[in-house]
Amino acid sequence: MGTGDIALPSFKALLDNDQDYEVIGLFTQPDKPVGRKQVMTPPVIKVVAEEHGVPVWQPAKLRGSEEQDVINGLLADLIVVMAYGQILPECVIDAPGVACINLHASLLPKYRGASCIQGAIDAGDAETGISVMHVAPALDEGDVILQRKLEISPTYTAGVVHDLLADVAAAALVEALPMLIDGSADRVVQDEGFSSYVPKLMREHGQIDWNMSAGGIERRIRAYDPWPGTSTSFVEAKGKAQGKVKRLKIFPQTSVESELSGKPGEVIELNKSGLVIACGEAAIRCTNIQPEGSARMTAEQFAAGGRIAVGDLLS
RNA sequence: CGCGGGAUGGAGCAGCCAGGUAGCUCGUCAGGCUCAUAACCUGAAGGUCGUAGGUUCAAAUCCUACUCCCGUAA
Repeated sequence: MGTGDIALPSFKALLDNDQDYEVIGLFTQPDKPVGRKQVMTPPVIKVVAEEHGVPVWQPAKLRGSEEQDVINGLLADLIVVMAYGQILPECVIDAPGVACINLHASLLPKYRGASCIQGAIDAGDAETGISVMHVAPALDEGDVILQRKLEISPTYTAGVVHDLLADVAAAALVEALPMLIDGSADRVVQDEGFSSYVPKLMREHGQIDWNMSAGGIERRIRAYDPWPGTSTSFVEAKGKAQGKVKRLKIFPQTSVESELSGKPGEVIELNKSGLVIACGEAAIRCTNIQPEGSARMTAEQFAAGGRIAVGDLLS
């Protein structure tokens, strides 16, 4: 069961080991409208499944009796869940003969929940990883079978970590499965004392709070790339839209300027070497930005347009 | 037709509403200043104003259609 792209390598690993494991079905979320034209698009994992002749189900919910009959009717030995997008009802957890396991992109018990990768980067952790665990009715609280770590370099964005962890997950899964089947797998109860929970991110979480420290903002920009992204607002100084408030996205490749400071949100430098904005503590130099309605550009290009000036206050 | 923004020298933007000389900040090139410079000064090159029609004495500007780009709708 999976929907997100992070589950792809793991799914492919199962397909590639077809002498050991027979993939008898894929559960994934229904196709969704996507893009400017709202074209109905299937999850990539569904396309892969169909290419391999794996039956696919896309129920809007799992709790219905029909869906449960399907799941029970498969007589699966094992259910592997990753980035599926729905909470599993207890009857699904109990359906497989051997186990129902989940791959979670954090070192549990830290960062239970939806934005686990972002949580680790935002917090400035030096490492994160993949936890292979038994599924429990409470979200991400099941017993851990094994964990594999990944170092977070200070330049990594969530997108980079996501892709790396996807491969780590596949390796961890292949490692864990034989142990589960022969009964030698560990089963470690999570230490509640160290647990933390990260909520699902919403777009508005990407709004930068300039009262945060420059270091915290720098990490958040990396943590929220590529989604939901980070942005601030500026007042347009040029053209028809003069005086209007517009969004300004800020992309990674920022750096902390500990020597500089000012009123939080104040533009204290704008030239070819970047857009420097004062934070609650120190300042941050941004080099890659995108004004609302325009294409992504460098700070140098944005400076040339004269749409904001030193001294302007961003919010 | 989901909503909205946009297309103007190499880059980013003004100019359009109240049609009449192609503008600004950069970049590039040349020269100057300087011990020197990414700094400063002077000068130069470089534009079918997205495409196709229409209105007009005259269209970047007004009207119509089309193409392409971007944001947004987790």
